[in-house]
Order: sequence, then C-alpha cells, then structure tokens
Amino acid sequence: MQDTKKIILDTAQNLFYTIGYETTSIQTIIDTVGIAKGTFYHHFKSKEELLDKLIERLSDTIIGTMGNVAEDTSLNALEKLNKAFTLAGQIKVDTDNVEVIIVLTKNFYKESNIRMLHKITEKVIKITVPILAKIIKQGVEEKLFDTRDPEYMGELIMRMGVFIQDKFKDLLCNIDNVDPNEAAELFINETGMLQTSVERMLLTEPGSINFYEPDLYYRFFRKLKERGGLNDQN
Amino acid sequence: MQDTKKIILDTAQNLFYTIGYETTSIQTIIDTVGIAKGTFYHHFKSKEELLDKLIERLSDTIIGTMGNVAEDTSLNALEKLNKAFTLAGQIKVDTDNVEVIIVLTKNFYKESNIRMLHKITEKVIKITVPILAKIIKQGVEEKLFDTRDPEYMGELIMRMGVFIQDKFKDLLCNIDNVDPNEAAELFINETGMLQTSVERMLLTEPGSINFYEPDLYYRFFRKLKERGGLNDQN
DNA sequence: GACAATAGACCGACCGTCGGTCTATATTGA
DNA sequence: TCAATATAGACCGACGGTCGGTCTATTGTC
Repeated sequence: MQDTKKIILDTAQNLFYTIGYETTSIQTIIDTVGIAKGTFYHHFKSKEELLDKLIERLSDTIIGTMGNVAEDTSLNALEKLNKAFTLAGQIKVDTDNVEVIIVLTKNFYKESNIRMLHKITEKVIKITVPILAKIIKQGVEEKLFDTRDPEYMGELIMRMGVFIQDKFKDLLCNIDNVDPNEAAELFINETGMLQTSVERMLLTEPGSINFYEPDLYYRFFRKLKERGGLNDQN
Repeated sequence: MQDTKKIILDTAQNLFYTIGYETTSIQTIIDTVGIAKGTFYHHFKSKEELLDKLIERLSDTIIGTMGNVAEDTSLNALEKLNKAFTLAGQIKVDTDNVEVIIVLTKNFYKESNIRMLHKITEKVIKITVPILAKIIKQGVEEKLFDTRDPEYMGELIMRMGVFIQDKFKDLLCNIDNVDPNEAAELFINETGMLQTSVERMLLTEPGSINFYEPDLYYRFFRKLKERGGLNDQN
C-alpha cells in the first residue's frame, strides 16, 4: 500500500466516522489530506470505491480475530459462539472508552450514514456468517445445539446482534432523559431477551448463551451519566 | 389533499419504485408531472419531505389492514399472528402478479434505494410492532405463547420478516442460474427455519406458526421460470 | 524517456431559492 | 347588485452553490 493511498484511507475513515459519508465531500477529504483532486482520483476511481476499500480493510481485522476463536481447539462450540459473537461487534463497549463510543454513536449512526452503515453491516454479516455457521455446526455435532441449518442460524444470530446494537444506539441517544440505572436495566433486559431467544432457537441450556455482561453495562451507563451524557460533544 | 400534490406523490412513487429514489431527480419528477420547480417546492420543502410523505401514506394502509386483524375477536392470538405477519409484507406474493414482483424486485431493492428502503423498513416496523405486541400479549394470556417481553418479540419477528424478504429478493435476482424447483425449495427451507425459530422463541407448538404457504412459492417460482426469469425486463 | 504521481482548472448534474406572475375568491363601496 | 379592488396561494423558471468526477499539464522517479 502506497503512502498517499493509506493516508487518504485513514483520513477518509476519520471523516466518515465523525462527519458522515454523504456529508463528507471529496473536497473536504483532499483538503484535509492536503492533496489535489487529481491525486485522489489517481488512487481511487470514485468515492464509492474509497468506501469499499475502507470496508475491505475493516473486514480483514474482523475475519482475523473471529477466525482465531473458531479454530481454537481448546474451546467447545458454546464457548466459541459466546466469544465469537462478542468479537463481531465493531465497537467494544468498555468503561475506558466512553468517549469513543459517544463520538461513534452520535455520528456513525446518523442519518447521512445510512448507506455506509448498510454496506458495512452487509459485509460484516457476509464474512462472519460462515465462521459462526462452522461453530454452530460443531455445536450440533457436540449435541450442544439443535438446528438443521447452521448457516441460517448464524445469519439470524448476527442480524439479531445488529438489531441490538441499534437499540444500544437508541438508548445512548436518549440517555439525557433517562436515569442511567434505568437505561442499563432496559438494555440488559434486551440483551437477556436476545440471549434467551438464541438459546431457545438453538435448543440449548437456559443461561448458556452469554453475549453480554450485565455488570459492564451498569458500570458503563453510570460512567456515561457522570460525564454528563452526550451533550458536551457536538 | 390538493390535486397537484396528490399527482406529485403518485408520480414520485412510481418513479422511486421503478427508477429509484436517489436516481430520480426533482427535474425528472416535475418534467413527468408537467409542472415547474417552484410548484414542487411550493408543495414540498425538500425531496426528503416528499419521501417522508410518501412513506406516511404507505403506513396508513398497513396500519389499517393489520389493525383490523388485531381487533378481530373471532381469532385467537395464534391465528392473528399468522394473519397479521402476512399482511405486514408490502408485496403480496402471488402467481397472478409475477410481473409486478419482478419490477419491484429489480428496482425497489437496488443499490440506489438503500436510504428509501431503510426509511420504509424502520417506519413499517415502528407501526407494526405495537400491533404485533398486542397480539403476542394476548397469546401469553391465552397460554399459547411464552415470553416476558411481547414488544421485543414483536420487533424481533418483524425484523426476521424483513430479513427473509431480503433473502427472497436475492433468490429472485439469481433465478436465472437456478432451477425453479430448487429455488422454491431453498426459500421454503428458509421460511421453515424462520417459522421454527419463531415457534421456539415463543415456546409455542411446532407447526403452529404459518407465515408462508409452501405451495404458493413452488407455483410462483415455476411460473417465474416459465416466463424466462427476470431478463426480459430491464 | 517512459511511466507513475500530483496538480488544479473545469464540467455537468443536482437540489433548493427567489423574485415574480396568474387566477380565483373575498371584500368593498356606490 | 355589481364593478373595482385586495388578498391568498398555486405556479413559474432563471439562478446560485455544491458536489462528484474528468481532463490536461506538470513534476518526479527509475
């Protein structure tokens, strides 16, 4: 990868994440990088291709981390599924990176990013489903799960993950009107519903699916409230 | 509703469905209707508002039809759910309207319509979930279903419906490379998986969820193949 | 000297604005 | 009662500004 090309990619990623894909013009990108129009179009044939390359780069890291889990022979299918699912989410929720989550939430998910989000989501699903399917298939063989179509179940589970990520975003956006404990409880209820749903769909033991740690979210929402919600950043 | 406004809405709907939202310019709309720029902006403050009004109109019909099912006292919750879910899909699959489905598939779902599709999907979910939730709640009271959060289950089911609609589109787009019976079988397998998943999630009797009629899809795909797939229309 | 990299003037399409016209209804005054 | 006037709002289309993308010229490199 040439230097300029990488810089363009990095800059564009920053801008797309903070300002939005549609709302970031080529002009803004080249001004930020400090290059001319012609240079940009020498490296990328269109804005769309730039986005695609960006998503490609993102995919590689996800495939890497999830692939490792799937091939870890020390884990059974249930452990793998729990671990792999957590890794599939692009944003790692943590009490240490409240700032980052806020910025991403307020910008990444905004209206002008629908196309980008859609592309990313579809790509992530496309690359993660085969990995999840493999894990689920292993689980069926280990008699931990019951389903006749691991591929389909993998995709269903991933889409449920996308769904709850969206719910998480909604909660964050309304955090100022809600008590942090209440918000945490709401979200934990939703994660619980999701986990129970997956357990039922796979006919596995109640309580065996653990995609989300309740404590983490209690702490996260409390910390978020402490620093004054999302308002100070705009 | 004034005459001109309604004509603009109708025309735009046609254009958006056949050419696509992003790819239809205001100029095209006003040329088709036969009015001037100013007239358009007299009735709508932006292209986006036009889309919103269009979606609003669509929502009203869905609320109407689904609401009737929910309030039909002659049905139990299971019958209501089966009926309501089918009505939620905007496109009624039928062997009589193969043509319409083809046009909608090839255009409605295309790349340049992602924003429009997203808006429609979110709106449809927003208005249908309360209705489904009510039905599911009734089902819990009737001991037909088991869940502690009907609202969440309603949304999950609706999103699974959106998901399978997308799968149906994918199948249609690749119809030329696949045997119609094989395509039908693929899709029926997926509907089966979805139905089983819903049954398990709601802890209801296997076989009680019937959102899709297998025969209909066998006939549909056979008829589609007879008329030569999607190719003749472009 | 061939070829990749960079530059920036330029293009056409697009959304939305703005000053203004035109018609139909309401109001007025004799 | 009815002509003259006033008001509302539907309608018009030239225009501004932005944006993605192209094209030709120039620079740098092996």
